[in-house]
Amino acid sequence: MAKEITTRQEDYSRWYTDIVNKAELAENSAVRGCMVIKPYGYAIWEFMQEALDKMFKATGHVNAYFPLFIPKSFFSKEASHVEGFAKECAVVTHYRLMKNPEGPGIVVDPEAKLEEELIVRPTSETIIWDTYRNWIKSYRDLPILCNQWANVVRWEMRTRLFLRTAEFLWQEGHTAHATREEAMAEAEKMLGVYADFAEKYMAVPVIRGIKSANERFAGAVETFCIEAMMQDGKALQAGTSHFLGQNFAKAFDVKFLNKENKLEYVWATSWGVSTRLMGALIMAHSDDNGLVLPPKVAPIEVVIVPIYKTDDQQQNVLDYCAKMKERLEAKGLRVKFDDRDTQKPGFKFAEWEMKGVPVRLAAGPRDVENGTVEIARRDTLTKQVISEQEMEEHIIGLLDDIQNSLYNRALEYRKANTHRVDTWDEFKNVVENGGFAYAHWDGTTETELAIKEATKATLRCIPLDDDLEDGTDPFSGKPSKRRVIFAKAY
RNA sequence: CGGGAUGUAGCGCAGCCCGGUAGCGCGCUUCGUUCGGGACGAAGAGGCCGCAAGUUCGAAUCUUGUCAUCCCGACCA
Repeated sequence: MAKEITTRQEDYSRWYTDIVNKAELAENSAVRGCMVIKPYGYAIWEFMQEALDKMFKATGHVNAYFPLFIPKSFFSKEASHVEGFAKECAVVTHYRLMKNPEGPGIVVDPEAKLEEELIVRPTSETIIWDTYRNWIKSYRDLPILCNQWANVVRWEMRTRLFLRTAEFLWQEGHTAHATREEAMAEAEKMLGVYADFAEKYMAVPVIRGIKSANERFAGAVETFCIEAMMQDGKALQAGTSHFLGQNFAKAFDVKFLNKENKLEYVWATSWGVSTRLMGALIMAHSDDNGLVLPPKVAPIEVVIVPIYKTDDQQQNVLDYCAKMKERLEAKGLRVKFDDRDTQKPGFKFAEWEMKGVPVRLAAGPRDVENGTVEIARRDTLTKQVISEQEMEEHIIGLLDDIQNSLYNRALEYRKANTHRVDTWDEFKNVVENGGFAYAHWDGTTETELAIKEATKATLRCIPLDDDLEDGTDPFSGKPSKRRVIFAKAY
């Protein structure tokens, strides 16, 4: 069996690729930059979707669906928005193919040229705001709180499975409000939802923050984000929530009559998380043996592997395991009974470990005789033998414990690799070795860009729940009122 | 788009300099022995050597062209 995974130490990025491949999460497709999400990977995404969708609905949002194609002219309506996306758009120019008149194969029918090109959405603000114009006339029509689950296309030069692909799946919330305050509160609320989701479900601790003007979303007035630290000390932007001001309302002429009977532009937000979260999940917890999943997003929480030699043993052991499965399912657990007779136990152990199943049960003739079962946890790779009578209780406690300890482990790691730095040498050192540099910043884009040029580190965010503190920017020497986070990022 | 490289079995690669019936590892199939941490042995199946033209009695190998992909830069959720 040559199923070795490259170690993190050896080559972190090959380790990541190995995990994605060997845990059968996704693979590259025949289309450059686009991935095939395989059933096991998609199942994890479905769990994330389901949890997020519930949270959106609990905060008053509803789902809708807008077109994949956006007329080119829509894009030019919001100036900074076009600029931000123009360089990475897929464009539809024709609508028909024909037999090649000069040889074999098929060619684009030159007669079938579209009058106006269509852009495959890189994000949906424009088409949605064009639609909202018709929906909004009065303050009574507000707020509109819509979300859509969709795929989008951004023609990236260099792609990596889940982290950056030309096509990706995501959700995008687009809300319309009567006042600035309400829209701002919405943007902040959704950032909170994302942070809760990342921490409670994915067990990934995040820093809530604001993006600098330079890193802000194209068309936004303020961009809020959650930033996570991966095991190589690099930052991963896990979600963003934008306060769009009246930019899109003005661009698409969306006005409403307020209570004073005055025409006013609508206030907007948009917010999204994507399949990139899968990348965060993988990189935050996994080890050199494969994927490690937090129970709350694991498609399989418990896998049962039977062990036997003879036919007699096989029957007894399979019956024994089937009963355990039933009992666990009765408790609402997601259980896989791996009764394949085509693979051996050792192979199965390795395979489920690779796929990150949190808890594994193994039972053989010895256990049938003694009324016991071997229980192994994926996060610590430890195992023990327990009495099958106390199995349910034990496993439920264990799953909880795994969820918590994964979060704590990730949090400890982030703390250990976040450093307050006050001098330029310290700054370079931290950023170079992988980690968050918690440093003063003079607030200028000029300094931010110069630091990026010098170290490849970007300003990840200005942390939200942070006290102000006077200091000096280690790069420019100018005064600063607060610390921000610089790091290399994905 | 600048710099570098690679296209040979499902995957990973050797063969190419020095032309002569296409090879290895993994995976796959069958049989036997195994089965409490990725089993072992034996026998099999699987190829337009990226594509096209040229040189030659003969091309995976030499020449020219072409297409595609990957890596390093610039750009990015």
